[in-house]
Amino acid sequence: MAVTLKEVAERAGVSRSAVSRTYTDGASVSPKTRKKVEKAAKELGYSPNALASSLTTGRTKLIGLISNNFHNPLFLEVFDLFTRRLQEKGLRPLLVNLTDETDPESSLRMLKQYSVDGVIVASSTLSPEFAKAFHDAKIPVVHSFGRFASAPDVHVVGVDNVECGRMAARTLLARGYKYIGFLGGPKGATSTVDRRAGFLEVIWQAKGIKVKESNAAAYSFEAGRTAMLKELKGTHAEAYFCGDDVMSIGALSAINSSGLSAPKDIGIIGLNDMEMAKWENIDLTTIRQPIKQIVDSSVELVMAALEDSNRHPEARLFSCQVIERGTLRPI
Amino acid sequence: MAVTLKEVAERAGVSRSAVSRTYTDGASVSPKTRKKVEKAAKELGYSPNALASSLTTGRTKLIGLISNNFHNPLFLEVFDLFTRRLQEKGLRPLLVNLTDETDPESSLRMLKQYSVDGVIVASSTLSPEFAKAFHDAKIPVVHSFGRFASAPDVHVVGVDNVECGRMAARTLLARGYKYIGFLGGPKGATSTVDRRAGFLEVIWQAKGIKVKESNAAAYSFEAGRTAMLKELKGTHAEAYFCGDDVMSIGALSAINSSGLSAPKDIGIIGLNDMEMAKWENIDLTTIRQPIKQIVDSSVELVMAALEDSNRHPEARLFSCQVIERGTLRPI
DNA sequence: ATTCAGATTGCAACCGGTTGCAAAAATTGT
DNA sequence: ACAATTTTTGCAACCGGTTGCAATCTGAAT
Repeated sequence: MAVTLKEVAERAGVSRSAVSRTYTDGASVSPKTRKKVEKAAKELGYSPNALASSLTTGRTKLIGLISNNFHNPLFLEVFDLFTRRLQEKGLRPLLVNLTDETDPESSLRMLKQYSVDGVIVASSTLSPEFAKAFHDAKIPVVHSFGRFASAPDVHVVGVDNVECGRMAARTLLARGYKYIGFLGGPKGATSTVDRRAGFLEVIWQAKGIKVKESNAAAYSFEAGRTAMLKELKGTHAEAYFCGDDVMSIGALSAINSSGLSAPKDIGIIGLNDMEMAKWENIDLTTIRQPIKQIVDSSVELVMAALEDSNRHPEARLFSCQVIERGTLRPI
Repeated sequence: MAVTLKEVAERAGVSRSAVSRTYTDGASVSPKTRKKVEKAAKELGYSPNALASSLTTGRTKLIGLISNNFHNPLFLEVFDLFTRRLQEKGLRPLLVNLTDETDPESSLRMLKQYSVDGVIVASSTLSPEFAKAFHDAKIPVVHSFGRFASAPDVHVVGVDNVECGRMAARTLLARGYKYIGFLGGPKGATSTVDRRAGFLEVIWQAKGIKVKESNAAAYSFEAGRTAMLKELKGTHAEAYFCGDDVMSIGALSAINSSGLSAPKDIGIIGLNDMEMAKWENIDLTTIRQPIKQIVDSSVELVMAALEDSNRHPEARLFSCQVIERGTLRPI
């Protein structure tokens, strides 16, 4: 069906090796034969079969991009960045949707079958088992948006969620809120756990601050809204640190439909700074995760891990930043 | 590095063919050898190399999933559906981000190099040239969310945008709006052109209705907002059919920040019914595109095209449906 | 026990490339 | 012009599988 090496070789009147070498850089081919080959190739519409070559070179340039975050708009931005970056680097993302998948084995097997060179696990809610499974199978893996650990057993790129929690707390305290709420994401997620830890650490250190906490069932609009509605039924705090932006938007919706408004009646601070956060009708004060840097660094790290497959596991952290908009009262 | 056929064969004390046949269904292997092979395979942790086998079978089960829509939240849903469906069918999506890409050639070449079995072009704004390029290269392709044509030259799955336009117009007329606006997406997009045609067709047929039109620069929040702000500077219509939901949300934001509100001062109807449309703080009346069906049908069609590669190009249309929420006045 | 069809097996060639090696060609120096 | 290098080239084996074919094995029927 497709044009092969051999046909090009015949047409150009050279050996198959000559053709092959024309398309592998660093190989020695005279300008003359290269010309002949390129001419023949063009006439035949030849392009080398990357998969066949991967057989001998052991490199497919395929990167498994795996995630279970297909409902958080932030991840559309993340996918956009990942695909572009990988493409720029000549790598190809093989996308794996892990929603509802609990068994690392089957996805591991699949990615092995396709001999991906490496894997990027992009999720803050995926169990560390997944990344671990790839690591154990000696496939270079980086866990993006994963949990920071001072002695990680796989490469991790992300933010220090504990510090994010602290940052949120300080921001709220600075604005004079005395009764503060932590409206966390799903209890199981490491991101939730860490943010809570940092948040409470700061709050407890402050004097005379009341805290309350609760968790939403997921990092989603509905969950955020539901959780906030429940808060509003009882006595609510003056301001909340919400699990993430999309939850925050849910919470804002709950606030508005209860006839209240932010920041007048309740303050909200989110986390992520996804595109929507700056939409004028949302205007959410939030903590920005530098997703572009995280993505770029993840790609860079996975490439480095490709080179040296027993590179020591490394954690790369990026700092977050409060983005002041309209859902907290001024300082 | 990885365990190969040969090693398993040696360990199991059988020929390489026997091992191979154990993993290709329909092949003849006695239960006894199969047992032996499976035992050896398990002990060695063997899993067949899909890429190597693709060499001889000519099938990679790789499907190019290409899009330029990485900023419209609808497409996160679309990617979710596509990846899941493809996975269910044992196919693997190789994701290609075509944002900023204007030349079909280079992506064509890349997908050829990876010998994808087929390609799904998921976009309503991508020029038909792309799908055409794959078709010409004899790669089965289906254009999802593409333009309907009664004699398409590639497979198309989507909605009849002309009919969507009519539906929007009828909906507005039924609610007694007399001065109606078409706030289209980017002028170049075929979806915009078609929706406009259907919309105006119905409006013109009605008596005593005033129309005005304008276009946003993109199917995006910002573009929708900007376009609506411009409308509000002059004399605006009583209700608008917006290019899509995300534009509608931008328009609503413009309306609110001008101190007006929907549906009291201005009616808005969107298109897509993306998840956000039903968020309580948005509550957008819109026309639902049945994306699940479109996706499933696209996958089914691409698989059929795999079987019979010169299957006659086919257009599959799904009907849309008005989803009544809170941005149009009641009937 | 013999025959025979059907099932199972291994051999060997092939898929589309890459690459070490030795021979051939081109270049350099004298 | 000749030897010593350096570059370029083709051969052939290999990457990890698949598959047509002929040989072998199996079990049922006679």
